[in-house]
Amino acid sequence: MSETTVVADPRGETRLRIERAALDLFTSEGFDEVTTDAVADAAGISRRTFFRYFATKADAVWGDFTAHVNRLEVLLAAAGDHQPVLTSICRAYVEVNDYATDDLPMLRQRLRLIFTEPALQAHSQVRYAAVDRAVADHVARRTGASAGALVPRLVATSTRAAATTAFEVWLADGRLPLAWALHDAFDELAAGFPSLRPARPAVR
Amino acid sequence: MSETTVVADPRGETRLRIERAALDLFTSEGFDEVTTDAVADAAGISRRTFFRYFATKADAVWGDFTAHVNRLEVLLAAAGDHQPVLTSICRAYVEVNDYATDDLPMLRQRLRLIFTEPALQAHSQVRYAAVDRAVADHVARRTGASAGALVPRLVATSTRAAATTAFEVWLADGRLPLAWALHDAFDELAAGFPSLRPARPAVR
DNA sequence: ACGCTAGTGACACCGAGTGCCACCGGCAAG
DNA sequence: CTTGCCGGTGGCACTCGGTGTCACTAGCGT
Repeated sequence: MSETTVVADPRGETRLRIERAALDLFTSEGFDEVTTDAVADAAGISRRTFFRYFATKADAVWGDFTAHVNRLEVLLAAAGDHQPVLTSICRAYVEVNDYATDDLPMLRQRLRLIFTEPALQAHSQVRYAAVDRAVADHVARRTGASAGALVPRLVATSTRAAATTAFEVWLADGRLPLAWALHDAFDELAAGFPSLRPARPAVR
Repeated sequence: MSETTVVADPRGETRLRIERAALDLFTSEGFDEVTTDAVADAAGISRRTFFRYFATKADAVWGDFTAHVNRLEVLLAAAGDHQPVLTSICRAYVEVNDYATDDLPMLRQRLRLIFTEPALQAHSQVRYAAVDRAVADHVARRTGASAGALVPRLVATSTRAAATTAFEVWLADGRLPLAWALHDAFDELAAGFPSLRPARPAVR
């Protein structure tokens, strides 16, 4: 958050070292089996210092997520009003998750942990809440409704559900690009799940 | 879960006593400010015994949630194939949450805590995952797809998003019945969010 | 040489959760 | 009545995540 981006960036460097150590240890041993002492040792720092970089053991898995949310907010705010709301959200999601191919392995590692380990899965809800708030604000701005009303909230949570589901499928499959998975999920959602009615004209 | 419903039910009785003590203390003092020692004291038991009834401090807030999920599964399995998939899910959600008016205050208390306290919010994701699995299985059964495919997962997570959003709105408002809020959310979701396009024919 | 500051490590502390053992109640068999 | 079993319980010690405090060091300007 501070302007600590001078030259050698000694702070960001050790932060990254901790992150990698944590990711590797959690992946090989399991999140619960690794103590913060072990992570600190592997990163060459003390346990106390670990908690100066990450407020929580779980936080080491979620790189700089607040920056992620901030970028999403900027993208949503910059989206023009000429496109449908859902489209603007989808595009923002796609763009904010447009990683360089070199970063994909680490992203996979993060997501695999988050989706697999119950403790991290639990932690994720708090992170998602920040995303939902951003999207709900965007929808409220576009529709004139209150951000606490049903539709903005619902759009926020269900688009986020679409995004995380796309991530899961992308992670499990490994073939299709992430952007495609996101578009598939959003298309399905925006059209009211057309693949649920194969040839049934909804009797009643 | 067990058949512990004999006559006096001494076990279920103390369990309920713990639950009430926890709910009241958490509501008045805040979840993080109340120690398990305090809850145990208020319930007239020892800390060790508290953890024999609830695996986690947070679990005391979620009554018997596995029974809730089981009922949902039964309702989904019993739903006929004549109605659209989303309708069957909506009806199951409405029916499984059809509480007696006497139970509503306690339900509100639970939900307010769950939605408000970050620690409980985090815990909720693990509970929701069980619900999602049940719904995804139902969708997979109805559509013939794999339960791990995109559409069943997406339907599960977004319908659950609709349900929780409905709960939040119901909790905040207090006027409209829970069933109405659920129907509103599901209608919006099933129709692809019609209230997002007031008079705009989606230019491209 | 002086002080200031940022980053760090050591230590003590709290609270959630767990394993272990000892205790006490009832209850059936002898 | 005594013996032994058994489910529920309490006490205790321990691990581990997380926090507050303090002392130490390295750099850096004066």
